[in-house]
Amino acid sequence: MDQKRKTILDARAGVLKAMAHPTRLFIIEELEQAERCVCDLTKQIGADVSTVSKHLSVLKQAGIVVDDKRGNQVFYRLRVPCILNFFGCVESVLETNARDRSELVGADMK
Amino acid sequence: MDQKRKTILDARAGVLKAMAHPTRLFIIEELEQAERCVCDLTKQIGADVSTVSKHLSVLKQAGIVVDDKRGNQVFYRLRVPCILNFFGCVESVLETNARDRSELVGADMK
DNA sequence: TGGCTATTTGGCTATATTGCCAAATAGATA
DNA sequence: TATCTATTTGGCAATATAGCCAAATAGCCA
Repeated sequence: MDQKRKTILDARAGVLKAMAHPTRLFIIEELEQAERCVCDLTKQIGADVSTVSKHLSVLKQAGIVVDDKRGNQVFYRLRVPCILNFFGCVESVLETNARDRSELVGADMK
Repeated sequence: MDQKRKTILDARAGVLKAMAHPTRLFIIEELEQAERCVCDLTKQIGADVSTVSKHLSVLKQAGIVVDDKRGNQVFYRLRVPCILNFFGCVESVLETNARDRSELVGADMK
């Protein structure tokens, strides 16, 4: 694995890592609908505000969201519109997982 | 966030988490070309075999790859063909990151 | 200014991940 | 069987992540 390829893969892994948490996926889906302030997301998620704020900063750090302070609230929105299409393939992994599991029901264990 | 949605997001996050490591992304890209045995991947990656084996087991656990033992070698291949299209959006995040950074060069710091 | 709301940051603990080595396992073959 | 190669597993240390509380910061408004 040469250095150039390593750099590219590190960068990609960084984006995936930022997305790889259920709360952050929730935030991404919510922001696909519309921008949201931290307080609204916090209510929906039901965790401590500081926890939600830290998840948002992970997403921001990765370049997935941007923030916009208006008054004493901070609104977040997706920076890249495609981010949710992105899940077609994740879903197909999950569907394949489910299918394979169901095929095992009643089947001989090898 | 209701329980059903939580379950879905946990599952998706699991797949993303499995992908979110440079070595595992490397493996995924290699397997897009063709199946590979652990020994070949290990040579390319340049880490300990046990490390590579553990990365492969993470991918397998997540349903991203399947293995096939033939003789005393184990060959891995992608289970879901779309897995690499998947990166169009990751790339656009990274390109946007790069563009935004370059716009800052020489710009006033706010 | 003082008090209120919204948000971020620091600090802590608990838990998870990574990567190495050593040992175990499995197949091939002399 | 003994030995070789390929792979996985167990165990460990270093590092990273998650989530809470408390404190700091920032804007609004009386």
